[in-house]
Amino acid sequence: MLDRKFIIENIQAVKQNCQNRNVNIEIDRLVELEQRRKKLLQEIEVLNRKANETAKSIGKAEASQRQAIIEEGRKLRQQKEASQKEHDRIEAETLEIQRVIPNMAHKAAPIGVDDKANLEIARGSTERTTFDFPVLDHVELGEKHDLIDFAGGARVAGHGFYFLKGAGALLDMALQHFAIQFLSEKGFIPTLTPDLARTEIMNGIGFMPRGPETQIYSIHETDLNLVATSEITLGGLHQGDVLAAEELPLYYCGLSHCYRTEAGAAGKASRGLYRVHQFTKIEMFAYTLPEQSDKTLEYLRSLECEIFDQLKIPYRVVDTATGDLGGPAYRKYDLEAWMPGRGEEGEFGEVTSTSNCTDYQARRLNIRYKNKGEKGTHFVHTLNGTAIATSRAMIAVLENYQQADGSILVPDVLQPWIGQKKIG
RNA sequence: GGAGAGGUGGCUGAGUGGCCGAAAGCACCGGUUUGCUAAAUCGGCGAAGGUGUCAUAACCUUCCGCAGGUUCGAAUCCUGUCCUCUCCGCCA
Repeated sequence: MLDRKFIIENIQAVKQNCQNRNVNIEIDRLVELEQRRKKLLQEIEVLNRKANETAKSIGKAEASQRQAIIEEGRKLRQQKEASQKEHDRIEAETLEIQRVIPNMAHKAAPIGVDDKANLEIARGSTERTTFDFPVLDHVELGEKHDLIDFAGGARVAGHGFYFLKGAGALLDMALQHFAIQFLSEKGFIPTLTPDLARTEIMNGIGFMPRGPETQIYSIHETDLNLVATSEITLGGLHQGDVLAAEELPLYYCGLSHCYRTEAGAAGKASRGLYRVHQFTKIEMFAYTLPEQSDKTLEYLRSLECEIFDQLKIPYRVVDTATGDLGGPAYRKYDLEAWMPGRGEEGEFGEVTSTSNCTDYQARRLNIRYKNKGEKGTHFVHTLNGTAIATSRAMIAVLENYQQADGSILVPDVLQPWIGQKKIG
């Protein structure tokens, strides 16, 4: 959520930003409403003050006078209520508009209406593998070595679910271990988070569980929803808190299962593990001071690169275009790993995503910080980034590490967790 | 899941309709005094948002888990909700 004052003072910039992000929002309406609201608020405060004074005087007044003063107080309250009601109505409408305005985008973010405008800015240190044999995709590899059982998953929970078996299960957990150890050595706090969260928290992070076209599974007759990422729980962790400036930046590394309905994704249906309803993800989440967040985004990206460099998986880094940014993001980088079995002759596929959400989420969740000895508080900045989403990372590992004899080598850094050098 | 108790300022804790933004103690800050790893004594001391000022000052609003309601007036009464504790049940 953008600051209202900021919107009013930067109408043109906000409008331009909406256009760049390919969303249509009635900024003018918001401005007009806010002006009316402010005027009403002043009226209300005057009436309220008078009513308070009147109420206070009753206790001290003589019995004979009381009835008249009570009458006076009642009248003032009624007047106030009328104005208040109008104010609240305007406030609600304003907030509705304000909440859907996306975050401002970073000046350097490529401008464009969709992902076609995304800009490749770097490559990983691992060269793209060349194969002198017909490559299999991860579905075929999984079947060959009995690693992934999609039919079983469908039988139990429907399309989009799967069982990981044998070395497939071990590989998934090895990826988790690897990412958690990597990050905890960097000072991130390893965290196991709830897999469910209240609607209020989901909204604060920028997911709309009960809205149309939601990606979120909700639990019937409760206020709980299955999380789509531990970004939700790690961001919700400090809802309403006032953090001390000196404890920032605060780095968490969260492990959760992630559940996504993928509603409306039918057209983009992908084979195998690429787009599934449940996967496991190690997520980085940072709370920072405003002046730290630009640098922190680069830091999170560098960690993602390091992880995939250590896994020796070829990838490219993409600077996300304005139209492809999620609402809360100010700037976003994706890592796209080379997936040799994807498409006709291999394609890059998104494996991580890191965003600087500046104070957009913090404002919704009311997460602030305080400088020691200073009065007042400020909103923190929040950032998130994928360390490893196991399903997609697994695609990259299986497909890049396949050998001519049909076996699959295990990346060096994962071997300690799996206890074998190759699969099959 | 059932029954009960409770959520008050940095902490402990009093407060059942107006004199309560809230006693008292601890902690903290400042003064005095005696002196030496502290005691006595006096004074000060909640937060957020806003108006205002060069800056102070001053002022306003809101806040006793959270959200509503009753009332001229709510920490106090009512409803809902979240959380904590105790007992019972169930259980990895």
